[in-house]
This record gives sequence, C-alpha cells and structure tokens, in this order.
Amino acid sequence: MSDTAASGPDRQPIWSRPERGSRGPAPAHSRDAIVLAAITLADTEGLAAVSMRAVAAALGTGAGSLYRYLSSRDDLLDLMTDRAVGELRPYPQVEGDWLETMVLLGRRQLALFGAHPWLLDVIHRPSGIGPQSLAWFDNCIRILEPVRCPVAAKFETIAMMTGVVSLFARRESAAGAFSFAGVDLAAYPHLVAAFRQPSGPAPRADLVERTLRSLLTGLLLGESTEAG
Amino acid sequence: MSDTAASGPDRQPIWSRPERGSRGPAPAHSRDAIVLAAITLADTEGLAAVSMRAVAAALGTGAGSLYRYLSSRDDLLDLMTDRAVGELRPYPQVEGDWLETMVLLGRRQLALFGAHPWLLDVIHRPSGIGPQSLAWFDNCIRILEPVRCPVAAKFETIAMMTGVVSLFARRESAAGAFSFAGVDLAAYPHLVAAFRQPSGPAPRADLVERTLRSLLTGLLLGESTEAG
DNA sequence: ACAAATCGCGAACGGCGTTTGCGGTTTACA
DNA sequence: TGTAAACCGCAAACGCCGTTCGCGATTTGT
Repeated sequence: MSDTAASGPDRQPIWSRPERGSRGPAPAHSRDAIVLAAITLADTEGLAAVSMRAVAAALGTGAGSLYRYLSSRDDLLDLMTDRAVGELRPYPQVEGDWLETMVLLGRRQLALFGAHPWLLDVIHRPSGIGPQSLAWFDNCIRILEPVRCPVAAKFETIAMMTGVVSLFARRESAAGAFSFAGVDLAAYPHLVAAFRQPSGPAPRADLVERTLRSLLTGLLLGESTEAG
Repeated sequence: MSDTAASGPDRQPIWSRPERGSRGPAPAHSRDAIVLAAITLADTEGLAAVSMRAVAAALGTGAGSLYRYLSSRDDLLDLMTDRAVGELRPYPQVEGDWLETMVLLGRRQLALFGAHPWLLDVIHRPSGIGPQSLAWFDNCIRILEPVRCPVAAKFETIAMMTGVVSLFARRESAAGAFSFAGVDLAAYPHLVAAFRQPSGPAPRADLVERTLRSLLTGLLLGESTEAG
C-alpha cells in the first residue's frame, strides 16, 4: 500500500521532506552521506560519473536503495549544489564599502567553481533553490543595503555577478581547449592576421576584479562608461 | 572489412570529413537534412527530445542509419550549433564606431538564443569550432581592428560578450521560474525585508546594451569606472 | 566481369534513471 | 501486548538511451 519514502506523489520539494519516517528500522545510510559520496565522485571523475549506480556502489549498496532517501537524480543534484554553496560560509563581515565586499564574494565564488567544476554544469538548471543558496542571497542583499536602487536591480545584479563569475571559471577550466583541426584557416583572413600579430604581454592579472567592479557599478549605480 | 562511413578510426573532425564516398548507392538522406530535422525537433520540443531515434523517426528511418552520416551524437550537436550560428549572417557593415557595431552583434546573438533556446545547453561544451563560428569570430576581429590592444584581450572580450549575452538569454527564457516552496523564509531576514519593500518601477529596458557597453569598454580600453 | 565500397535496416549490447515486489524489521496504537 | 501499518534493503525488471554489428542489396572503379 505504501510507497517508498521519497517517491510517491512527490508534492513538496526535497528541502522540506523529512529524511525518514519513525516507523521502520534504522536506515543504513543518510541523505547527507549520499550527497557527500556524490560530491566526491563528481569532484574526482566529473558529473557524468555521478550515476545512481555509481553513487550507490560507492556506498556499498544498490541503485534502487537510494530512492529511499531521494526521489530522483535531480533531487540529488539539487542537494549537491546546495551543500557546495554552503562552503561559501562563513560570509565576510561588511568592513569596507559594499563594492569591495561584493568583489570579495565574487572571488570566493570563483574559488568554489574551481574546487567543484561540476557546479558549472548544474547551476543553470531551473530547479528549487536550497537553503544555503537562499542564505547566500540573503547575505548579498544585506551587503547591498546601503545601495539606493530598486530591489529588482539588486536581484538581477547578484544573478549577473554569479553568471559572470561562472564564465570566468569556465574559461579557466577549459583554457585553450579548442582546436582548429580540419578547417581551412585561409577563409578567415582577419583571424590569421590577428594570430600573426605578436601576442601582447597579456598583462591583466586582475581581469576578474576589474570586470566585476565595472559590472556592479554599471548595473547598480546606473552609470555606464562612455567611450567613442 | 570496411566500416561505416562516419565511424571507424574517427581521426578527423566532422567538418572535414566527406559526406559520402563514391562507391555505393546514393544515400537516401543528407547530413544537412539530418541537422535540419534535429534543429526543428530541438526548437519545438527541447534538446532533450533530440535523440538519435527521434531524429531518425522524423526522417522516416532507423537510429542506426544516422551513423552513415555522423559518427556520434556529439557530432550532430556540433553541426546543429554551427548551422544555427550561420543564421547570424549577413554581418552588419562597419558603419559607426566599433562599439556600436559590437553591441549590435550582441543583440543579434541574443535574438539567436531566443530563436534556438537549446543553444544555451550546447555552447559550453568543449568541442570543435565549426566554420560558421569561425567566420563570426573572424568578423568580430575585423570589427575590433581599430582597437589598439593585445589580440588575446580581443579574444577574451569576444568570448566574454558571448557569455554575457547567453546569461541574459537564460534570464529571459527562465524568467522567475524559481519557487520558494518548502523553505522557511523566516531564516532570511534581509530577503523578506527586500521583498516587502515596494518594487521599483523596473526602469531598465536597455539593460543588455548598457551592460555590454560597460563590459566592452572596460575590457578593451582597460579603464574601469570607480565608485566609492 | 568482378571485387570493393557503401547503402538501409533491424537486432542487439551495455548503461542509464526509475519502478516494483518481496521478506524482514521497527514502531504506533487499540 | 498483539497486530497492523509503515519503513528498510535488495534484486529484478522496464523503457529509454547512444552505439555497434551483420545482413542482403546496390553502385562504382578497374
């Protein structure tokens, strides 16, 4: 008559679903242990290696058993994401101005993407926001409190900052991986001319910070730099 | 002794592999027809609906037959991407200054993402760049010719512009899809306070352009706006 | 003419997420 | 305290996926 604990009608999201009932025997595993095993697997072998069977094997059980704790693989990815976002704690105190604090948060995000590259494949799914992500968002709103602009603009700015940081993280992880094999470069004259030109000293070490600063001020203060 | 035309050792990428040999009977389909069917399927039912079997069924054949024209599903996605990028033609003539032209190119990219939302799920894969993408890149380099800065900076800026445009496109496609169901909002005081605040008039209609302008000038001219 | 190469096709393989049914265990409640 | 409901782990199975293979038929190069 009853169904598995996690599946079934599946009305409420994973965050508010109780981990176990009070009737049966003690579970052999825990939701957090499963998530931890999945994160370890994703860190070492990539997100593609995070299959239900592989995660279950890492815990010494079968794939079907995981559905006592989760209702789907998407739930697992949501839990993984939120747990990883939790590593952004503790949040820095607001010491200087809000801009420096936000840039610091961006650098922390960048480091998180470096520690868990699979986050890049996961953040863009339309899915439920977990409590850790909400807490991080809440902290951003707190930092931006002195900024006098509509709330919607703050929301959009925070999302855009996260997106831009993810772009930088992606550039670092897949640096120069694309190859021109099998194409006739003669058809692209400006490209080959640019390649012939001696490469500049590549001076920008603070490209991320400069970009973030420009983005934050541009979006929040409503003033964009003009150049002719 | 022989293998299928597209599979086998698979040394050279799809761009330079001949579509068919000269020995056997005439093929019933073509590489481009397959790609077109796949794009139509992706446009209407999403990228997840683009399975080998579904594409083959749309052409009235079996899944295995597609491997006479392609060596893998990844090849199909590469071809789809490059064909979609080809819709960015014809490129605008350089009339005004380079900044306006680049912003125009960014708006065209945004429109392309709107026409083919599955591009958002595809562009970030590390894979071979097709001839249309190379042509678009070549055109960007041409537009940026009057800008005096290292070539590497131009490459990074173009990639970053594409990335930022993809972020905006994603925001438009999944507008306000996240729900707070199942979470206790009381734990996030700054969030609820921000929500209580009357939402501003949401004035920015040119947010994309302002962001792109700020990004391009910031990355290429090396001057970032400072705000205290 | 004949062999080599290619065609469409259907069956099959291994892997995936997920469901289901089962025997055994623990708890809530009459 | 007895019993029924709820929960556990497990293994098998379902349907889908990308991909491979072998077959008879067809076309081409020499």
